[in-house]
Formats: sequence, C-alpha cells, structure tokens
Amino acid sequence: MAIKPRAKYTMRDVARLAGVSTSTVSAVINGSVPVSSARAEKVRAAMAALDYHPDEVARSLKTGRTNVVGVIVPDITNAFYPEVVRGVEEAAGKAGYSVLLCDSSEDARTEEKHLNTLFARRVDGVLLACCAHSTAYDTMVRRRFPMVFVDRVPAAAPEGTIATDNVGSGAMAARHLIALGHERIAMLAGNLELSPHRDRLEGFRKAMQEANLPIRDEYLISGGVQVQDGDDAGVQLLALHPRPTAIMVSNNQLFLGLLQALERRQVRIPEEVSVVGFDDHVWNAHFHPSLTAVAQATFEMGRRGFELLQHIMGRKPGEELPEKHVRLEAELRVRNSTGRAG
Amino acid sequence: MAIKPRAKYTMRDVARLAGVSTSTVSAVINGSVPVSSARAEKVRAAMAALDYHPDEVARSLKTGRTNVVGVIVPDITNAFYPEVVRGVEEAAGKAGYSVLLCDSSEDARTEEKHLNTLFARRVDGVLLACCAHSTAYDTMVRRRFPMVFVDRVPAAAPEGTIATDNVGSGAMAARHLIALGHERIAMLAGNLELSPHRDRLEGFRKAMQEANLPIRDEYLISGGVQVQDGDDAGVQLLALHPRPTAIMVSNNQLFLGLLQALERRQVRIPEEVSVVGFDDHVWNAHFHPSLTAVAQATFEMGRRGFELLQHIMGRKPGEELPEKHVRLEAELRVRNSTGRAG
DNA sequence: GATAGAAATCGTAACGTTTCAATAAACTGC
DNA sequence: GCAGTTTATTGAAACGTTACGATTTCTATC
Repeated sequence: MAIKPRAKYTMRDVARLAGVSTSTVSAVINGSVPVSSARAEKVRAAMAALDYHPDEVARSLKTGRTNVVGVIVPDITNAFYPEVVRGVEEAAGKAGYSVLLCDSSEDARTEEKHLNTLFARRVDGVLLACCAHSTAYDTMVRRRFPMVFVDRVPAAAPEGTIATDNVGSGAMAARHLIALGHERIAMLAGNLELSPHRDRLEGFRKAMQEANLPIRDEYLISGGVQVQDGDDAGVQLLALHPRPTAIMVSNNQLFLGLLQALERRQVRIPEEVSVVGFDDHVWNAHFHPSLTAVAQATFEMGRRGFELLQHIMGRKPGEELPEKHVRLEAELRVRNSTGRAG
Repeated sequence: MAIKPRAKYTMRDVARLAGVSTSTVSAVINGSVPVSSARAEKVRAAMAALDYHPDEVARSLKTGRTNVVGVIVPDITNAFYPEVVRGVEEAAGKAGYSVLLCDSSEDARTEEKHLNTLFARRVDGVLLACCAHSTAYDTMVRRRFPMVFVDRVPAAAPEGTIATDNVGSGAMAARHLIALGHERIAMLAGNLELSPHRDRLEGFRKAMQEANLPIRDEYLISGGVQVQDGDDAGVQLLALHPRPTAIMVSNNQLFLGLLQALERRQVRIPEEVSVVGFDDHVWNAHFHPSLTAVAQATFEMGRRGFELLQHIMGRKPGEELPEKHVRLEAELRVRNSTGRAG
C-alpha cells in the first residue's frame, strides 16, 4: 500500500525551529505543564510560521480519545433528523467534538455495520436512532460502549435515552380531537416495533379511554412508516362505514401519504375529516388548510442528547448519571386541519 | 490527562492466541502478503474469539490515510442538503469511507474553523458547499488538500467542482414563463455572491434577451436567501405598478417566504401571478396550488461529488483528472403554480 | 556564596498498527 | 543431496504524539 504524503510539518519541526524539545511544544499546545512565557511565545511563533496543526490521529492514538462521536439515523432525508443532527453537531462543536454521520436506511444490518465501523474508528461515543430489529443494544452493551439512544429507544435500555414524551403527546393530540367533539377517531399508528409509534398509540388509547370512547379495530392501522403506507391506509379508511371523522397520524411521512389520498378523493379537510400529525416543519403552516401537528423539540433533542452522552463518556467507573433518561415535552400546534366534529 | 481504557484486545493478543507474529495477523487482515491457509484460519479464529477489530486510529497513523472524508454544508436543515449528504454517505460507505459532517451556518468563520478541524483530523478529503466570503479556497489550495466544491463553486476553482447547470436551468425556468405568454417577469435572485444564484440570474437574463423582453430594475430583487427575505421581496413586488405577472425564485426558502407574502395579500396563484421556484421536494406537489419548480439531482450530486473527490485523492502527482468539473442537468417539474399570462 | 526547594525543560518509552529487510522453510532441477 | 529459487514468516523500526521520571535552571534564604 502506497503511503500518502503526510502533513508537511510535525512537532519535531516546530521544536527545532523554536529551539526547544518536543515536550515543550506539547506542553504549550496542551497547557498540561507550565512553560515560561518567553519560550511559549517562541513556540507559538514557530507553529504559526509553519502553519502547524497537531496531528489529531497521533494524538488520539496516544491519549485513547478521538473527540469524535458517531450519529446513526435511519434516514437523514426525513426532515425530522437533520434538526436533531444539527443540535448534536452544534453542541458537539462547542465541546470540541466532531460528528461522524451514518445513515442506516431503516435497515438493521446496515446499522450494525455502521456500529462496527464506529467502534473500529474508536469514536468516544454514539448517538443512535435505531431501526426496527436493531441489534445495537446487545452489541454495544457487550462492548461497554458509551451510547445514547435518541428518539427511538429500546425498552431494555437501562440508561442513556432521550426522546419526546410520546405517550403524553399522543394523548395530547387525541384529546385535542376529542375536545372538538370527535368520537370516531382513527389512527395511523406507524411501525409498532418502534418506540415512538408504540408510545403514541398508547397515549391515544389512554385519551380515548378517559373519554369513554371506543377504539374500533378497523380504525387502527399500523405497519409501515413511509409515504406510500400513509396513502394506502388513507384509502383503506375512506372505504369504511361509518368513516372516521378524525384521523391522527404518527409521523410526517405517513401524514403526507394520508393527505395525498384524501386529496385524490377530494375529501375536504377539516369539514369531512380532521387530521392531526406528528413532526412539524415550515411547510405545515403553508399547506391548505394549514396543518395541525405535534412539534417535537428536535434541535434540543440533539443538543441534550449529546450532553447526556458527554456525561456517559466522562463517567468514572461505578459513578451514577445525573439523569438516565431525558424526556422532552412536545407542543401541539393547532392550525386549520382540525375542526369541530359534525 | 487520564488515559481512557482502550479496546480490550490488540493485535498482540490475537497473535499470541493464534501462535503467530503480529506481522502475520496484519497480513491476514490486509491480504498484503500471502499467508498459508492453515495459519490464516487460526488467525481468523482468534480474531473472532476475541471480537477483535483493528484499531483504525493506529492504522491511520501508520498508513497516513484515515478513510474519512469531511462534508461541510451551510445548513443541514435546508432540505436540499440532506439529500446531497445522503448521496455522499452512500457512495462513501461503499468505498469504505466514513463521513464527518460539519455545518457552517452560512458563516465564513465557522466554515474556516471546520476546515481546520478536518485538516487536523487528517481526513483524506473534503466536500464543501461554501458560504459567502468563503476563504476555503485559498486555505486549502495552499495546503494542497483534496477538495471538491459542491453546489456552490468559487469562480476561481481550477478543478474539483460539481453543481447543477444553473445557467441552463435558470433559463429553462424563465423560458417556461415566457412560453406561457408572460412578459413582466420578476426574479428573487437570492445572494449574488453565491454561484448558484448568480448563475440562475444569468440564465434568466439570457432567456429574457432571447425573447426580446426587458428586465426592469425593480423586478430584480437580490440579497438574502432566507424565508424572511422572500417575504420582504414579495411585499416589495406587490407594491409595484404594474405588477409582474410572473415571479421566478432562486431557492426553496425564498420561495416559501414569497408564498407566505402572496397568501397574506390573498394574491391568487396562478391567476394573478405565476410562480416558479428552485429546489423541489415532496411537499411542493401537495401545496395548493401545486408548485412548479426546478428539481436538482441532489442525490446524484452527492454521489458523483464523492466519486470526483475519490479521483482527486487517488491521483498521482501530475496526473490529470478524467473530468475537472461536473455539471448536472436539472428538471423542470411543471405543476399548477404557473399558468398562461392574464 | 552556598544550598535547598521550586519551576521549567528534556529524553524516552509508549500507543497499535504496517512494512521492510532478514531469516527460515519448502520446493525446484539436476 | 546440493545450490538456487521461491514462498512464508518474523523482528524491529517507524508513524506523530503524550506523559513520566530525570535533569537542569532559577529564586530565595541564610
């Protein structure tokens, strides 16, 4: 294997130019040990003259830390995740960390592959929005790897999780519909192997029960999380008698699919059916009608997720975490896609 | 500085367990040198038994390559970039590279900081969608750093650029409006320091000239690229006499702002004014009316951008590139926001 | 001016790999 | 059976840092 030409200058060169030892250069860089200001100045001048930047690879090998965290998302083109990633990236940057981004395409094998790569690259920790049938939990626990589950959390995770209060916000969305007088409420519940969808359904159930409203089996559609799944489910719901007067949808892609189906059938919103979705973004406000949706604290999820990971990475053996599970509040943005029943 | 406990096992442990030297283990891993199948099998068994994964950090230090590329985007929450990044990530993954993601927030100083970090981390190359007043070009050329400019390309870049044919697609959008009989056409041209916006304006000018149509100064609004800028510009345009009958918009955020302003003033689209934008995404088709827009080959931009970078990284000194600049065709998706001139 | 103690500096041995020159082992052909 | 070749295997020297113990240089005190 051909060896790549490396950075022009090394610490040796700086040391020679400044007339000191490499130890002194290292001390100036890291501030680990006091250096007389005269020499420190000389060293700094030499570094600038050579445009010298310490080799982080060598440094990592020596210190055992890379100052890199991995982030694995199931689909970066799903508008939810870029905001989370942005939150991570910003918090990480402030703390001197860089972010290695991986996309699992909702595939457990790809996820596992990424996890192995990140492990081999010796990242200091991983933030993971896992996919269905994820084996991540076992793999990394076995390796004692600092990890935080974001958005989608395995039931077994004993610590290091951050997510929206999905039970609560599912109930919130349902209660909103109930308060508008709806009784025949349907839900596109998404993939019930994923915690957010499972929890939102639980919240929905809770709210319905509180209000003494029945949930018909045929009003509950679960399975996929893609646009086409939402479209299919919409078609299915429209064929029912009686039709639901309101539909709650468990994520933005299903939501879009549902809207597509309703539009094709020329079903008027909210006159004929009210719809409320999860995941808000700019376009929701400009849809016709504008869309009522649950807005998650995406950016904050990323930011605090990184902070949680930082605690885990910095923890001494046996030490307890200040908090093991972070639960974020969501906000219902009421717009014009939900209206009074009847 | 406390040293982090490292991976349980090293090549030494594998070698000892397999009863061979570390050189042999290395040979098995890299296939660099023939190893008798009996010993190779022993080594593989030992690796599996210890769940051993070679330390990529050590390997990088030795080989001088990290198999990591950096990607810097101005705003990952702008729906355009996740698709580009996905293209890069996928192509990179297939080639054994990982992706370090940085967000510059459209700020030249942040961009420069990221560039330095990536450089220090010894990534093998960088894909950059630069921001206004970027100093990246000089910095990295000085360092002879493999780099590809994506989407936004500095005029001076002698090679390693990939972008949409913005002049062509700008002209395409304008011609579409002209063909519909519009003569008073306005343009929200965005930030003219950025090549895509500059080029789209040039295309617009070209098409107008071909058709012998004048461009009024007050119909040309440039400056920002954010939603609010689009809104402001919309307000400004609506105050003019005569009003333009069609408006072309240089990116998706400006587009959204413009739509916001038109909606507030209850301007009917396309009856009173036709609008065409840049950057298509799923929601455009479901807007009311559905939005005519130029769709760029985002995913492909990422994928081919990475491939171009690969060529640059793998190039021997003095060798020529198979192609220095990649220009991608865009597609005009005609929907209902553009109609015949009144 | 000598001396103790503190402060600054340095040499060197790692960190976990790869690679190259050197050795050992196994084949050739005669 | 032996020189000559090929083929496997290994030991040891890097790669560019950090950090430890050892050493030198200061400063203050008597």
